[in-house]
Amino acid sequence: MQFDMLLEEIISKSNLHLAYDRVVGNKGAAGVDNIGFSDFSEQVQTEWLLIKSQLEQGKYRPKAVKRVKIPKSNGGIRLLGIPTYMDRLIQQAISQVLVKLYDPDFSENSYGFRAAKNAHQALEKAKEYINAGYSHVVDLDLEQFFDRVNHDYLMNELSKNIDDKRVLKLIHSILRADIEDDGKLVHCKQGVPQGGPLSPLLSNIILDKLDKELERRGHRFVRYADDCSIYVKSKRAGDRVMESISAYLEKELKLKVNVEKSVVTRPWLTRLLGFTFYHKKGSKGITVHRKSIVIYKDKIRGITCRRKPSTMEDRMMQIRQLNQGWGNYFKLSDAKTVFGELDEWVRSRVRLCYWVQWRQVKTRVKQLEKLGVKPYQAYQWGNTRKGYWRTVHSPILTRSLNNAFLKKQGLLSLKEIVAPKAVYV
DNA sequence: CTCGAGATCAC
RNA sequence: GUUGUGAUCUCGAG
Repeated sequence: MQFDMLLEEIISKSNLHLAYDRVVGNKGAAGVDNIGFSDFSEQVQTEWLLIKSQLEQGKYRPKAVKRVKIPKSNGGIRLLGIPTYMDRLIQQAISQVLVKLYDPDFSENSYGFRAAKNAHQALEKAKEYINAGYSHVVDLDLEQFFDRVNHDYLMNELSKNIDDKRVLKLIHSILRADIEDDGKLVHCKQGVPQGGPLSPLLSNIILDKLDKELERRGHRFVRYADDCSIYVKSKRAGDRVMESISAYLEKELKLKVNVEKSVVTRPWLTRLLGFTFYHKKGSKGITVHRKSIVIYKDKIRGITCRRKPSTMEDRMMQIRQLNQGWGNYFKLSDAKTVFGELDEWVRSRVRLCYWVQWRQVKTRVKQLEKLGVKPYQAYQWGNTRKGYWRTVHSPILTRSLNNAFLKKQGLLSLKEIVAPKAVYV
């Protein structure tokens, strides 16, 4: 499986067309040349022939990547390297061809960045291992994996399968592209740019070596990008594996293992792909990690924030949209009780939100006065402004806020999304 | 099946 | 302002 004409396949019309559609379709931010998706077609028309000939002669040099820092959910900072649209097009074109070459040979236990593979399959596999008695887990954490990839090692690996020297040279120049940070150019000596379309594939090409080594040693493991969990039967075996695999990674793959974050523990103490494992009264399963629930609650709090002026319909729409997104995610969980509690929590937030709609409360009060009912308690709550919704018990007001009302507003509950009724067509 | 708009997650 | 790959869902157009 060696291709002499790899470059020709990369810059073939059909391949480039696919790559172009993808890159423009993403509508991502512009690179250092400030050419965004609206200007890109023009740039392609004027410059492509020149760039194509440069590629064919192996003379093309990518532009610098734009350094962007984004906060991570755990408080850290993620460094992105954003190539220009043209470089993204080229990388995407390379990626599409190399995936066909490499992906079929990747390990069964590798689930990240791969077509037709997802986190749920990884979790199912992990559950299988745990149920088979592999009750300890070696959690390997690689230190800033993307930023520390060894160029020489990677190029050496690639040259084993790729014969076309121009392609190798092109990839090497992509790896070495300068980084523009605050207007200053920095040379890149190691790492793959996080944000380049080719980077995920390159990461899998490197870590496939780890997969093959683990398989050779007969380990049960699951890998999702740089997140690798090995399942063993005892703490002692785990310590031994941790020791030898760390040594292998540093010596062979030139990668550093984060000793503080790499541990050997029990499955229910780990966080794998946003989930964790539980075993209560003999029943075992997968459930969403506490952190994820906190994130979801924060999102709901944001929508039902009292300070933010927003109509009820608008909030309902936002919650509905959020719920159908999270519903999918929660579907992967085995735990049933979590949703009920979470759903009731959301509904109470919505009720609270409704109460704070001053106009609506006032008009309701007027309606009630017309009917001859004295909405004493509702009025009092409105004046004090700091009541929990439950402190108000005016029967007429609360009746309109029950579940039927929420349903009429179109707010599907989490439970309904996670376990929808069967629909017969 | 393929594209659009929106959303969620993993890394 | 925030890139990328992969997965998923809702709606819409063919």
